[in-house]
Amino acid sequence: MKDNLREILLGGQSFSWREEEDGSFSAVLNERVYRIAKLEDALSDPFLYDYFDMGYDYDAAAAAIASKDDILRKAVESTGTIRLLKQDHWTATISFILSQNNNIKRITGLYNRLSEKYGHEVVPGRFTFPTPMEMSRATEEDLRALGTGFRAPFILDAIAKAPVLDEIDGLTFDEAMEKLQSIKGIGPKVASCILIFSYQRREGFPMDVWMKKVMREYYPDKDASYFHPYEALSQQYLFSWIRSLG
DNA sequence: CACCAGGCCGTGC
DNA sequence: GCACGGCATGGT
Repeated sequence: MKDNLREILLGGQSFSWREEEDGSFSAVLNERVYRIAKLEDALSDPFLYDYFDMGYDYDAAAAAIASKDDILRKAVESTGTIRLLKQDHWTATISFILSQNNNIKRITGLYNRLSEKYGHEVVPGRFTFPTPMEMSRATEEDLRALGTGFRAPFILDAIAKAPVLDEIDGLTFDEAMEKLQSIKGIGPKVASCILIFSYQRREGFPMDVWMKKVMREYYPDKDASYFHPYEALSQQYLFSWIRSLG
């Protein structure tokens, strides 16, 4: 199965990564720069091993998903290897608040501008994503000047309520969804993305415009529970598949 | 000039 | 409970 690293890192679940001229990918994570050319590179580094969820049996899950129906089989076969990245809670929260009614290119630009303005430089030209404390000096006017637009007050509310992110572990999925949505600018779709891509909650099933199209056209009488216990993984495959169709 | 982008908020019914 | 318009910005 093909590596699919570009889709994993640049496909919309993380905005930390950039593609280098040699085809490898780099990101500032964990207070340093990481560089990776293929998924197996993550096996030899403890931080990346965890970040790329290397302990989970994705092949077995893919086989189970593909055997469920013909649509899922097509989605799995057309997508290649996937991963649910285990990102920092705060970084994921701001990233997906930025993602609403937005596109990947502009989200990445906003992510990088926030990093350069409020994060700190670990090597020349490469900045950390700022912590809640580092962002606490931001005003709504500052954030709008960076291009966050109507999301600026949402970011301020997230800064104020950042401790909520440490109260998610141990909650049921529904409780966690509800708690995240106490932050302004976080609705069902953003909350489920945060739970999947940062808290490893595989019950999440983000319903964006693309997934609504998939459900309407191919699963008109079903909901997320149909895909249990592979809601998040099935969603990733279906999302990747429907987007590749255009 | 429209319309869209991995939606959500506030309002009205 | 559900439907609707508005929302900042940049690209096509």
